[in-house]
Amino acid sequence: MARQPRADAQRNRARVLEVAARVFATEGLSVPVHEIARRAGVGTGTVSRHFPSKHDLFAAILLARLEQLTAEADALNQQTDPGVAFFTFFATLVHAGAANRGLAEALAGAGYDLESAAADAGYDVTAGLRGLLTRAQLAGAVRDDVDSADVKALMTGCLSRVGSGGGADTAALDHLTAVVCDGLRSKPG
Amino acid sequence: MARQPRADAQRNRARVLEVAARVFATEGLSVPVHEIARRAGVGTGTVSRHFPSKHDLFAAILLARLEQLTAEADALNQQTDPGVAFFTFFATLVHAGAANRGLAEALAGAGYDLESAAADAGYDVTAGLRGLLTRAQLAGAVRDDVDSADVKALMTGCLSRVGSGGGADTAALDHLTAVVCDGLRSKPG
Amino acid sequence: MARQPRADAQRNRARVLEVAARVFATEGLSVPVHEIARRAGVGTGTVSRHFPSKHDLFAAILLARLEQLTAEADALNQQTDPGVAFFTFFATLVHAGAANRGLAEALAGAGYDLESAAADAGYDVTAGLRGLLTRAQLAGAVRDDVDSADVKALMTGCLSRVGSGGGADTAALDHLTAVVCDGLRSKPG
Amino acid sequence: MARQPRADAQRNRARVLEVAARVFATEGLSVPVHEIARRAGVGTGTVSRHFPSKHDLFAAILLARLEQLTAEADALNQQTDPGVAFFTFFATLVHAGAANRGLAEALAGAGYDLESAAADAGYDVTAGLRGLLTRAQLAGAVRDDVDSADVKALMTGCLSRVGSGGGADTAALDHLTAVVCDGLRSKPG
DNA sequence: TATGAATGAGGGTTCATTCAT
DNA sequence: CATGAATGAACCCTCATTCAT
Repeated sequence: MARQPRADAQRNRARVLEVAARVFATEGLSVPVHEIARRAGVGTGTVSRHFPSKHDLFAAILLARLEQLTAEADALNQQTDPGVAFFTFFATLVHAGAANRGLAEALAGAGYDLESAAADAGYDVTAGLRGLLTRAQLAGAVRDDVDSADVKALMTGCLSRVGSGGGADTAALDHLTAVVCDGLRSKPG
Repeated sequence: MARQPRADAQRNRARVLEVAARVFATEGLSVPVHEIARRAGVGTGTVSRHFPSKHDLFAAILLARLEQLTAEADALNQQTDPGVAFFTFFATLVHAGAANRGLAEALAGAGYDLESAAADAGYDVTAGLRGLLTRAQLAGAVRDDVDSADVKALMTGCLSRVGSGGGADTAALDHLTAVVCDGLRSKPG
Repeated sequence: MARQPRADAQRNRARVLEVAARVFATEGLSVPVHEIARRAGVGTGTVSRHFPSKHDLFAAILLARLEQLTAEADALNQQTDPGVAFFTFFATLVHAGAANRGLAEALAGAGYDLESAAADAGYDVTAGLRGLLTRAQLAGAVRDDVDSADVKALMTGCLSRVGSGGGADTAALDHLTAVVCDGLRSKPG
Repeated sequence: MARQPRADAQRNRARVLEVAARVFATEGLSVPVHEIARRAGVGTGTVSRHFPSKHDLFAAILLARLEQLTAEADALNQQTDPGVAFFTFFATLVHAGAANRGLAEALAGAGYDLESAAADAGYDVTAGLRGLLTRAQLAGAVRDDVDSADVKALMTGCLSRVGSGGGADTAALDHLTAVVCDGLRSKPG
């Protein structure tokens, strides 16, 4: 049986992860590791123990998120209505991103390479997205002339709607998301 | 009256500005000032003299660009067809951002704060955009339920379509831009 | 009377000592304590409990070796031929050093101070060496104008002949040892 | 023409080099760069500017020394008496090493890799030593059964005679050197 | 007693900015 | 004015040691 006394360690790890996610989301990726440690109430070494490099810490945050999203994509693939599945996932992505600026930056391609890390870990959101998109297109729910890269770009656009400040303007975000989904729907002609 | 700067100084300033614009556009905002100076063939002190801080240098570059864009917005406001004017400006913004990674980052809200610098200098692209948008909406060319922030977000989304690599995939960018414009057009119902 | 340590503790201590000896011998003194613990299959705290500081661990290893060497010196002092006794011990020292990089470093004077630790523990190799040397000199088997410090220096020299790699080039080491012993032998004139 | 205002820079560079040589020689290679800077009365960045990494600083010190030694070996190769040439160079190496603990460590093979750096810079002391040795052996002044690696090992041995403290015991060093040279001389039988 | 997570000082290096030349 | 050497705070990371479990 696995040793149990990791209670503290687990809590610290979770705490660091949580603080780092919030700090990176709020203030960007350039916040020193030292500062993360300070706010989490641990020593710098503790952060390093759990996440050997800053990159690893960042990757851990994203992968945790991606794991959820991949699972969600899989679940939605079981959904009967392909259109509903796709648009639901799109909204999910937007909301996930909105809550985490670090994630958004990474998704936007700036800074760390998310895709490869995700691929390494087996969480391929892009594949999930592509699957949902294709299915929706085959069902005639989404225009045929967009690909998953387009969809990701539009998601990034929606994300950029929310400022770096607090998350109060969810309404604006949701509205823009709706507009974009509108635009993605199949055109009659 | 202000002293007329030496011809040398003028030339150096221009040269630094030009090199920095290219470098920031190509490689992002994290390039050391030292490197800018080196490529411009001047000392680091010369850069600092003209632009006391890195932020100032960056602001100067963007302001030059924003000045152009503001002027273009003004010119398009004279255009007879409000819809054409708006969509033309939208495409212009996208292309400008695509050609300049630093500008894109700034427009996306990452890194330095563009808006305030622009406001300080009197070049308010957002105002120009808002004007064109309103006119297009009044003319029934653009959906009523979007505002300038939405449009900027969509522009950012389009920009994120081009990777950090070379600008070879203009086709994909243009296509996505077209799709987005499509979505912005007034809906019948 | 001192408490009899637990059997567990004894075994762990021995195991750490053994692993550390091998690791220090193979890879030098800069190997992290953490690594010693890992290879010994114990926690870092266990190492620290038995050897409060890294220095103490190192001293303990060397003292074990020095105890052997001191005993050997004593044994050789009973030997009838003083010259044979001395040269045998010299070769023994060289081989001991060659087999143990940490010991070699310590004998060479780099890193931790071996002598004082040895003196504290009552194992004085230098004294043993000095005794053998003096006896050999009185018997006319070794030049009169060298002292034990010279002999130790020559030993260090021999040791430096073997590279940091594997111990395959024993031949070269033995040859150099022979040459040095040759030089130490009494001169006719 | 080359710019001249390097007066300060040159002085600082020389000063850092000099201080570093002394400090490394006195206290070994583990002294922090920060400490070198402090003692030289400059900022840490100044050291880094002149010597991008600690290794580079160290190499610069040694190379300066090796350049001298290589030149000396070349000069001695012109000397008529091969035996005198060889033994003179041997003594020179010993004295150079004795005056510089860092050099000694490097010559002994510990720490940074001197040989390759020297080879890169074209200062191959080992080659010089080998040349002098071979010539002396052909002339019958040195035993045939030693090679340059043996000689270097013996040199290291002599060096280890001087403790890490002050250099007052030159007499002992010189004496040991003489003894070693004695042993290297050709044997009649 | 054993564990290994936590600590935090200290390492080398980078770089925006200042200032003597 | 131009220069680029100097500055030193800040960064990320390592590791000997301590201490709660």
